[in-house]
Amino acid sequence: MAGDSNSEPEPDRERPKRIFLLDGHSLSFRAFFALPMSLATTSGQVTNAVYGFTSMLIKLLGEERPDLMAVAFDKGRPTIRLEQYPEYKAGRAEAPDEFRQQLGLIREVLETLAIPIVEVEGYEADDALGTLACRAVDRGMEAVIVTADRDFFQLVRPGISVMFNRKGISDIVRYDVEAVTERFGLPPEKYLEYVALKGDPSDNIPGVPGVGEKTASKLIQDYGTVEELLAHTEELKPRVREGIEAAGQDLIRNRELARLECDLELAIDPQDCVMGSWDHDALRRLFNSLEFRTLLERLEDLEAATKPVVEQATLDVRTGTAEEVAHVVNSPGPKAVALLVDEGVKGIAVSAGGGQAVFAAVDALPPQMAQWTGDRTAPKWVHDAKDFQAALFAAGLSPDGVTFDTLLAGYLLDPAEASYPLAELCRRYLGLDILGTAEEQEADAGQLFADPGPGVAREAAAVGLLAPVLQERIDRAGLAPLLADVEMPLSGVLARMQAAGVALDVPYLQEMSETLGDRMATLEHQIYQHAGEQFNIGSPPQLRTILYGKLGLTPLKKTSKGALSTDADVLEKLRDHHPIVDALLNYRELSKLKSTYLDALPPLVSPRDGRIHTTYNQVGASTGRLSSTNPNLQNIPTRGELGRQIRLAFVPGAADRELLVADYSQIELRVLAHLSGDEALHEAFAMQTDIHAATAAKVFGLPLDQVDPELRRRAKVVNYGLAYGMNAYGLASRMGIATDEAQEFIDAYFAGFPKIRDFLDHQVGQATVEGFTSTMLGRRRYLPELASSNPRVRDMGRRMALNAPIQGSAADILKLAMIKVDGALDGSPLDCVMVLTVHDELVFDVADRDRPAASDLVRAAMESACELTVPLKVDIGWGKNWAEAAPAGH
DNA sequence: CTTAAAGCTA
DNA sequence: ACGTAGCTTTAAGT
Repeated sequence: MAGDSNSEPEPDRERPKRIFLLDGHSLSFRAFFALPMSLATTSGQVTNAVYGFTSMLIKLLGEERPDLMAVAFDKGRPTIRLEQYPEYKAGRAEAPDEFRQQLGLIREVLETLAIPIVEVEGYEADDALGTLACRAVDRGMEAVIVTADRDFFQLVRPGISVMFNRKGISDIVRYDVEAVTERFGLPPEKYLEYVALKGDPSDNIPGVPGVGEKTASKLIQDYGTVEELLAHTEELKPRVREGIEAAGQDLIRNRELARLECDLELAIDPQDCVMGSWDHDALRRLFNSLEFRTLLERLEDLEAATKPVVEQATLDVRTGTAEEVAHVVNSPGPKAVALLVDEGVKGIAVSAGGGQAVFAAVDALPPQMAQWTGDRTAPKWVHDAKDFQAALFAAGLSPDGVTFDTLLAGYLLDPAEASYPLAELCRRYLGLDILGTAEEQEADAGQLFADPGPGVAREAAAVGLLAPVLQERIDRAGLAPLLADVEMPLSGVLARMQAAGVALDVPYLQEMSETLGDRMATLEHQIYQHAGEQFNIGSPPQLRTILYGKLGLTPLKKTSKGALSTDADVLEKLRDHHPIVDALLNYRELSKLKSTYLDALPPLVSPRDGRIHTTYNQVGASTGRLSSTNPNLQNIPTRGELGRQIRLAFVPGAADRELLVADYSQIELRVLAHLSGDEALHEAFAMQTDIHAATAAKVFGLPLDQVDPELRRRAKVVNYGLAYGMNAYGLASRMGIATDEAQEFIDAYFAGFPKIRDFLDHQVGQATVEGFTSTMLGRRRYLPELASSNPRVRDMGRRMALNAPIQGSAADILKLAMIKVDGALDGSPLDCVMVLTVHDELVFDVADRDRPAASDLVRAAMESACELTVPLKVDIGWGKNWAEAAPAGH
């Protein structure tokens, strides 16, 4: 075959095997300095180097899928080089104790992962790696050296590349021949000549004074070798010449010191560098003892990804009779189910797994199937449990036994996604395009009206395949209790709340709309008079021209896109400069309230029950909060007289009922106290006093009774702002003070509550290392922003990392409370219906006779929803409308 | 149909 | 370069 260059490549020719050779010492040393020493086990063992090294290793395993691998370590003193040059690596500070302690742990990790370790007495790891790399090429393999040491650039050639860890633990650049040539202006075989001139401070090899990167590269480009350069020093510029001649033969010694040995006697050959199989028990024990939860999870995800998650790549769906669907339903085991809903349940598809599903069109669910949907002991898997249950509620049924929701699982696994279409989840977690491409889906949707059955059946079949895979991921991430005990039960609670709706006084809103309309007409006329012309007040560009062009007012702020802002903040400051401004502010306020609430809400009232039914989105907020749409009932005005008037329209369902409003008092600050363990904040809460006043007293060093309302207001801004990463600049503009004055407040605040700063710093550190933040219930939020090279993006990530655990834990608590209240009401005879949820507040529609009992039940359930180290306090109010029922002080 | 600017909530 | 998390409205450009 040799020489027969015309022959076709053999069809079964294997691609060359790739061996990854890791420089254990340099990588772990780099990790040690890249990660904070606060990364330690609860027993105090510092683990930053182990963590960083292991994290790099796992990333490599996942992204590169090496065929072979070895990790080299130094052993003993580098005798050979010390004989040549006693000063070799002299002056290098002894590695810190905290680092050396971790080397043993790193070996333990490697041994447990069954990755070969290489070391040779008297030589450095570098030489062993060089030898392995050269032999690997001889054996027809490709070698990749992973290191934080520049010396390895000398080895780069066809078949050998270097993955160089520039800084941190994730900034890794790959150098092949081309990349080295590009970077140093020299091919890799000239790298040693270059280093000889430039020196290597880390090995205590001096360079030529006055010769830096650029000159060294240029000289080698011109002369090729150190010897040639020394032979022609007379051609050099005087300053360079002086340095080169003074260095003389030392340059040759320098070069040889940096040269890596490639023919050591090694106990292991590249082809023996196989990765063995893992002892999973040992692995779990080790990673648990190191408290590497996330790394263990990444490792297990990695292993899961290597084997196909499901066998079949296609779905097997068909349309059949209701009897056939009932037959599947009656077989043992959990069922994936999907409904066809079009003003009632018009079809049902069920899958018992295996990618198979059968669909039947129905007028209404037959009794047997209706019974099954409400059978708590019959496990049902769905995509979007709230929607599924809402459809059944609407059909007059009481769904139960919904045990898994692929939508909620997808959300918990990564709550920052914009949406969780089933097809996308299948692609991501099954690696299969089983629901077709976006185009095919669109084509499918076009046929939906003619024959929607196949689409619904495919949904059921896909859920059947996806659910077990997602459950495994959920288990590994420690999210199983959050899914099973919080989000799943909550979906039913929310479905019932949506169905219940809240009563609205429509005639009142319409009357108010007319009143506001009249006032707007007057203001509109005044504005045109002041402007001297008619224009569209609702158009920011037109308003800009009037204010900053025609009327010559001073622009005070720009929008994010650079246009001159006309927002309320700016107008407020311009109020005294022109009478048009006051009219504009008033007009804006009325216009906003009229269009968004007064006019938008009445058409959304259901003709069936006269109530308004929002849709809660359980997967819409990346912190774990709920959101509300169509309409959004979580941003109904509350401030000002007009806000109060709008809330008057939210009423109980009948004359003999009232609204109960129960809200958590300062829940986010209580969560912060709990999570941070700050004693001063605990004390402030234990005193049962006004927390913002107490903060003011603490920060300004005054007795509580000397805190005036202005100091309290400032403390409140600080309380909320700083916890979320507000800086002195932001605080200053918000409080209307100078930036350095704001900085003094910040310093005083953190001095008064020292553990809050520790806690917040720890959140950012944790999120940077692990990639996500966690709430009290283990809800995650991934923050890739923290790894961005863009400082602005990174800073955004930092503020998200500060906020997410606090906002998210408060959301956890409210969700627990909703489930608890719902459960308690379910087992009670009270006529009390949960109708609204607004982040820290629940609203109930209650029969008059049950008012005292409802107060007690709701308060008890909410205050005991979760055990914190500070009390959870609930304020309760009653009223004939939402405004009247608002508890004082909220 | 999407984006920007504005403004409403916790 | 601007506390976090949302949703909806209008105007204006695609």
